[in-house]
Amino acid sequence: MQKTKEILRANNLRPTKQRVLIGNFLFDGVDKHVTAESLFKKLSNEQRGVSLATVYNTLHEFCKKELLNKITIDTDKVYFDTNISLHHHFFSDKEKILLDIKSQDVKISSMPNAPKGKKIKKVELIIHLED
Amino acid sequence: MQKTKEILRANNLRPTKQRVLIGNFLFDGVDKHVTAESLFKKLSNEQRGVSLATVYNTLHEFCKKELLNKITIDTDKVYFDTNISLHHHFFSDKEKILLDIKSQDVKISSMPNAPKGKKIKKVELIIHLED
DNA sequence: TCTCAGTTTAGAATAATTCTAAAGTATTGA
DNA sequence: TCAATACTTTAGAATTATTCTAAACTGAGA
Repeated sequence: MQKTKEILRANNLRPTKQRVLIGNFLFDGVDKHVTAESLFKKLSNEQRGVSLATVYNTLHEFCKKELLNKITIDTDKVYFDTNISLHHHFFSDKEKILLDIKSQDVKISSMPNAPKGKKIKKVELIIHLED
Repeated sequence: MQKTKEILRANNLRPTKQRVLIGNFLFDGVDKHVTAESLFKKLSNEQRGVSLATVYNTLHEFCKKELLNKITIDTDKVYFDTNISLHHHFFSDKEKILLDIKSQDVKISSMPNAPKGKKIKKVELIIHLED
């Protein structure tokens, strides 16, 4: 898995052991939603773990480089989505589970203008679920 | 302002001093976005304050009775919206300011079905702003 | 007025996240 | 190859919104 190192280099991030380990998991081609805690636990199973602080640092760096999508949907935890293409989410408030919505399943046909002096950075549609 | 007491009674909430004080501010007819902290500070200026714990309790009770709309948009703080009609929001991530979007300014013309066994509870559209 | 379930409260507890500062490591230029 | 240096990692402390706890208080009905 050389790919992670290339991604890191391309983004001016030194390919440290920890970043490569995290990147290999996150960028394996399978879309995932992780939290700092879930990722930390996942990696603790590996022989050489990564500290929680580094998990936080790395997730934030990856976000800054737009390798991850930060989803603030729940006040308890921040979720990070490896699917960085335009799409929306279901969220089960009870189970606290995020599900992707395929972009073609949502069509927003009318949108307001941004308030004066501001630009639209991101449009986030969240469909909250219950049983 | 007898109205608050009526609202409280209609919702099986005892009209205590604290709830009336909070209700008088929140339900004065002007749409507002508050946080527990902002409401707490606001009320501290009144002669007889309300404890922070009561602010939290009351906001949650009002939410449960659907007198307020809870908005989880920011991991730092929960916002409560006195506008409980269907509408969406702008959010300035930097300034952490919420702005209402008039419901007629957004049209969602296509929506996915809820996953099996789930129902759609709430659809939340958040437009993140930057300068 | 008396009683009691419902309410308020101060302060402790919780938990995700950020901070700090010291030790470790990748990279560069010689 | 090696030293110098800037970037990283880390443990543990700090921070902070929120929840919890248990004791005191109060509104409403009898």
